[in-house]
Amino acid sequence: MIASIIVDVPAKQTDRPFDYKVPDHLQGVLREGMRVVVPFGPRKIQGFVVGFQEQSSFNGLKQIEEVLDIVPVLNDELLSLSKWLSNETLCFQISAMQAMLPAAMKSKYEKVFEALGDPSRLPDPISGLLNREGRLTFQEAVGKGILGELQELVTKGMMDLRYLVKSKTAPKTERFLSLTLSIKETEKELENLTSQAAKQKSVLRYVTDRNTRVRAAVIKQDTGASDSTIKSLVKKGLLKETVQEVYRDPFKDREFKKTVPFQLTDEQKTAIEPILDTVADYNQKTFLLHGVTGSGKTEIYLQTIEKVLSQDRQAIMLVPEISLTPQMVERFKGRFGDQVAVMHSGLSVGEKYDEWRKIHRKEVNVVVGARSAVFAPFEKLGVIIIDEEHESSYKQEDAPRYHARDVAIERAKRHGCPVILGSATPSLETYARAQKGNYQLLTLSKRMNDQAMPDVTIVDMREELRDGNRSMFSRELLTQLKERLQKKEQVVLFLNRRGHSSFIMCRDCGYVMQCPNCEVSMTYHRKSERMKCHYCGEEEPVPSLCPECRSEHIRYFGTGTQKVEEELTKLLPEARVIRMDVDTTTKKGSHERLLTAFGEGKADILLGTQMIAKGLDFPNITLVGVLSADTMLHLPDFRSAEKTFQLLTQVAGRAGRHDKEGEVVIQTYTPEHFSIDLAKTQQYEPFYNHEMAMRKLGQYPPFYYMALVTISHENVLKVVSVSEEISALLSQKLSNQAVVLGPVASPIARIQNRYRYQCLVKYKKEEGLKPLLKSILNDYQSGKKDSVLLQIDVQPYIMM
DNA sequence: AGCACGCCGACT
DNA sequence: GTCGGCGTGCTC
Repeated sequence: MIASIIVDVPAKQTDRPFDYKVPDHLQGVLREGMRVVVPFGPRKIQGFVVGFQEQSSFNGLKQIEEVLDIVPVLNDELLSLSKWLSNETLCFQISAMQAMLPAAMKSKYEKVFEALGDPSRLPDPISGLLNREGRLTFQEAVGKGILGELQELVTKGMMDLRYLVKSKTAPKTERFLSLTLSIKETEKELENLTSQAAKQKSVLRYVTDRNTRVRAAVIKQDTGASDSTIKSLVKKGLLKETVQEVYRDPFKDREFKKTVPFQLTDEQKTAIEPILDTVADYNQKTFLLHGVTGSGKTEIYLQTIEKVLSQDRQAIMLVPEISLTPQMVERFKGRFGDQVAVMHSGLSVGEKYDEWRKIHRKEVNVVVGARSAVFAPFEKLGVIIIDEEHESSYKQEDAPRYHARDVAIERAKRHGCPVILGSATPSLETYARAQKGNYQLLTLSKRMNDQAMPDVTIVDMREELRDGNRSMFSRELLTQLKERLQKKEQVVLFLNRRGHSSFIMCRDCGYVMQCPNCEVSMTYHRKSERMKCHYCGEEEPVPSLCPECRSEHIRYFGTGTQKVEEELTKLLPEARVIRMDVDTTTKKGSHERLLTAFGEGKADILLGTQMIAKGLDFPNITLVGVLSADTMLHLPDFRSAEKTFQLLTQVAGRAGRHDKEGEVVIQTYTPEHFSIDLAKTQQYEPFYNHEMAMRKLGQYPPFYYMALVTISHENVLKVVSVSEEISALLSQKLSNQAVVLGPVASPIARIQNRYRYQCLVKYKKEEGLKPLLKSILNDYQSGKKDSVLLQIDVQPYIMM
């Protein structure tokens, strides 16, 4: 029996199955989708079984070394999906497979020297360096400078150089202790213990009182006993130690209030009906649930999932970044309890692994998670829901460069189930497809409980400046702020600081510090008082004098939220402010803690960046302020208007979600721009029509599809010449409907000393594009020393 | 991706 | 003459 294996080497030359003999003891056990360890050249690596044959055309087959799973980690559907994904996004199949599994399952490799036979007979300096298993890592040997000696021992046959495959995370286990004897007998033993063994007595007493298995950690905590105390009791045969696998449950100590389905409004009923029909009929259909903020989309999700569960099927619910919305988790856990697994970036590697295992072992039927949860290994999917469908975080920016929406629809086809895309401000691509009838449009136009949409005021900051107000708060916003403080209502202040970039600039000559390796300005890090490059990690001290003109007038720009906070305390000393940005939310759980504090009314003002735009739902928020709506608008990105409109609408939706009316103040330097002007009424349709006209003019999506080819190399001339060749090839081989732009220098022209150029293809229907791109990858990225590096992103989100 | 093999320049 | 630099090709 011969197995085809996809090996864990993401390279062009190894992107195909390799054949291995299946050893006798694995015959009948080994199945497709299991991970194995195989010898590959001189080393051992991980691989995935993708098929079986009786014969192989290859002579000199090696044997599979070891199997890593008892149950396949990729089922048939996911295996074929990985093939599809690698075709679709032009990535290696192994990369697609790795993307489907939690990071903990990716193997780590280690090279070690191992003693053969008795380690103590090795010469002196060596034997002392070996660990308990008689091993010493290669790296350590290099560090100690004893590589030569070890090599000699290997040739003498006293040691061996081995390649180890290590799984990063094992299931977590815990020690439990229980009585070995009956309670009566134990009581007797208790009396026999001498007074010296006071600790032992109290431990034994503790376990006897409970008469069940007790966690060792709990005993230690409650009785103050140490490990040695417990050890001796086990030694005496009075206690029995058992080890059991446990889950690292991030929500272990949390109680979730049970919620019940709401009575749907008529509008909601109309919307959910076709979805439920599709579920019942095992159809694949994609719905766009277009509902204004606060219109009750979530309840539709919940009731759809309920229907799916009643059919004994499973549900995937994707959210942009779940740690941002503990409230969302709460709603799902509250409705479906233990049936829910949660996967998001806030979890540790081990926690993610455990959540994945719950799905894999069929212990849960619902997963709520970020992008990668779209690969949850469910076998009978009944629905896939993508909330806030327009969010850019659904697109993965490194290989495999997939969009969760595309994967969701592909999986739904295989399972015969609906996909629901939900948004108040759908992406233009999605809305256009709904207009064309490719997706079925479902609209929720009313807020639940008939709350009014918040009242939006646009403030022209140029006028403020003209009138002598140089502060970052307009008079309007300040008045409103004071009013809320008086009424004891809450305020959300939103600062759309772009990313976390704060840079320094010389006020005399305009010098901005650049990274020496990359064509980007360096970022000022307040904590370490250093300048850092976010692309290559280069670090430098903050200059005290301008390196160009020796001026002392160096100014810090964009310190953002921190600066606002300072000014707030000056202007409104009585206000209690919670600041939420990358600096205050790095610690695990801090995000949730801050939000909870705000929800409990421990602060008057919540000040934050992007991260507070979503999901906040507190009844006492009656004012939302956007300090500067423009920052995003001027980015070199054809989606900038769309993103601005989405963000403003999103943020505005935070106000007045309950019985109190909400107001929104948006400060801007370009009030005339349509994306800001239309955010005032928060009407999607006019925005959509206007923006579509712009896209048509610029030949952008959704009128055209795009593919972005980025070419990089240390030598500029080489990059330019190869880029030109590729560009020429593209325009020559593609139909004359396709538009080939470039080559031009990438917006980030250099990263890690590699120059970057790009070609952009815009096309409508181009059957030959994928094969052509594949052949370009083949021809230009030879893997040889001096070859360029190619990155191809089909339907890119970020054009850099 | 590693790793070994193999072909050319600087040294004992 | 050999040591070791890195470019080339292979891994079932």
